[in-house]
Amino acid sequence: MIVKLDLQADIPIYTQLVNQIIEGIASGQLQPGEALPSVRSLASDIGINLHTVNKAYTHLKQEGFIQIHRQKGVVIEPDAMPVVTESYLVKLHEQLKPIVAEAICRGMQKEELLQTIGTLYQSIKGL
Amino acid sequence: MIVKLDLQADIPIYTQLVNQIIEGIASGQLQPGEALPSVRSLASDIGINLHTVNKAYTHLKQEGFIQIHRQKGVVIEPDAMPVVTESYLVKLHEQLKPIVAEAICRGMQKEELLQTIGTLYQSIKGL
Amino acid sequence: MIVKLDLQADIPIYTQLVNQIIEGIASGQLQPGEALPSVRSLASDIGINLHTVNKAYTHLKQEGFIQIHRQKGVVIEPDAMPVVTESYLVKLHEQLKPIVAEAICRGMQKEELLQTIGTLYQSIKGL
Amino acid sequence: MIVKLDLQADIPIYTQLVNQIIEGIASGQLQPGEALPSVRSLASDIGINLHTVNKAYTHLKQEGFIQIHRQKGVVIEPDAMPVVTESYLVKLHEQLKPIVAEAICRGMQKEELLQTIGTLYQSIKGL
DNA sequence: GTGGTCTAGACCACA
DNA sequence: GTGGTCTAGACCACT
Repeated sequence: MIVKLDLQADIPIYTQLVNQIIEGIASGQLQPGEALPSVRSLASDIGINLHTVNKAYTHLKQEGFIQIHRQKGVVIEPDAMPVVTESYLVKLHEQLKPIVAEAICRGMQKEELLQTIGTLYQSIKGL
Repeated sequence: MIVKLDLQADIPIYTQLVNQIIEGIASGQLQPGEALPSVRSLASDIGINLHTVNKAYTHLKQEGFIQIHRQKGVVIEPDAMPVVTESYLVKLHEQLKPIVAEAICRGMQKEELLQTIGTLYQSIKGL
Repeated sequence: MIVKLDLQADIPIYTQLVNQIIEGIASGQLQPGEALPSVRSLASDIGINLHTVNKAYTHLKQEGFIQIHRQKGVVIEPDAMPVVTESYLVKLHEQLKPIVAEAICRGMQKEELLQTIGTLYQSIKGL
Repeated sequence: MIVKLDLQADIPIYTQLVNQIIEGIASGQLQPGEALPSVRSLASDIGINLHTVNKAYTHLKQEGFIQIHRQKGVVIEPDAMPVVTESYLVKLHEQLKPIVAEAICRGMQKEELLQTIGTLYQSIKGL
């Protein structure tokens, strides 16, 4: 998988990396059980510090998307991906609320917004 | 309008304030042309720093949601709200992408996600 | 509160710090709502790196024992301490199992063990 | 005896193996004088590295739970199991302290904790 | 002045 | 060779 980072963006690099990997899983480019590069090799590949990669991996582990085997490396969670929990839905609402509110302010119709998101959903999943 | 801030969230306070005001506009609680409290009074009302309110107002002005007049105070943009521009759509995509990707990873179906967002859209607009 | 760390022990420093703070809360030396030292001041006080303190604080935050206010500092969780959940009981069992097993191997009677722990419980709480 | 290892836990594999064997002794599944599998056979049985098993056995020997004879193999200490020494009690206290402290923070009553441990004691011994 | 992030370089336990 | 930990020093956003 190709990782694209914007080192100038105001989004932390480790967050961008987390997002990229989640998108990779969503699109099927990263399959459950598949190995991820070691912190060192990925860090040198994309030209960032190994601690930054480490922070991203640790975050993904805590969220349940990957497993970190102490001395063997990192793999995509092979068994059960995280599911839709109550607390996730709360988080999802909080994330979406300001985005939807701004769309409303800009006069975006409900169908327009839903279609945009539907298209996005397909384009991610369909890779 | 009542402003609710979470001082311990990892979202900057000024961003929360910006979001609250945008939601207020989206819900119709804040009407175009309506006056907003002065920086000082709002700051003391919700118990935060002057600079924080100032930063939020400045941000909203740059986005085109409010007007700031030296002596007359702050009003919701009375004429033309920002609209759906090309650059806005790009930003919208970037914001939504990681959210949608995580929803896919967690096994959320497209219809499920769209319905969640549709409901959210109505609940904001319908206030 | 006085913090005692063993820099030579095989327990990570940040873990020792986490434990010390939890013991401080358990003993009542640290009261809910009370402020903790800033990462920098605590780090220099006990002569360790600020990142190590940061890691300890972040861990305590994730466990729900403290709140980290972005620019204001760190306080003991003022509202609701973490409670006894199902997953906590599982973790507790896993932690205790090898300890109890060794005690059995060494011929420690059940009453002997329980009394030791009961005394320990009191000595922590009674500070 | 069946050995259960969690390769993704943050507890070293050799430590898990040590714990399992101690629990086996505590439960009576492993009797004093009983032979343990050779390093090689155990390693291949549970699919881990030779060195890992070796490290676990060496650790158990140092603690006095097993004897290692060059050609004859490994046996559970037939004569005198380790007993409750002063230094063991110190170690026990250090291990239990953070666990008990967290239980107190979570509002666990003394009786509740003691009963949990009492039950655990029986369940290990009663196997 | 606060915590958040990133970089750089080092040592260690583990396998 | 792997991840885990610690140190050191720097810049930034926020208040």
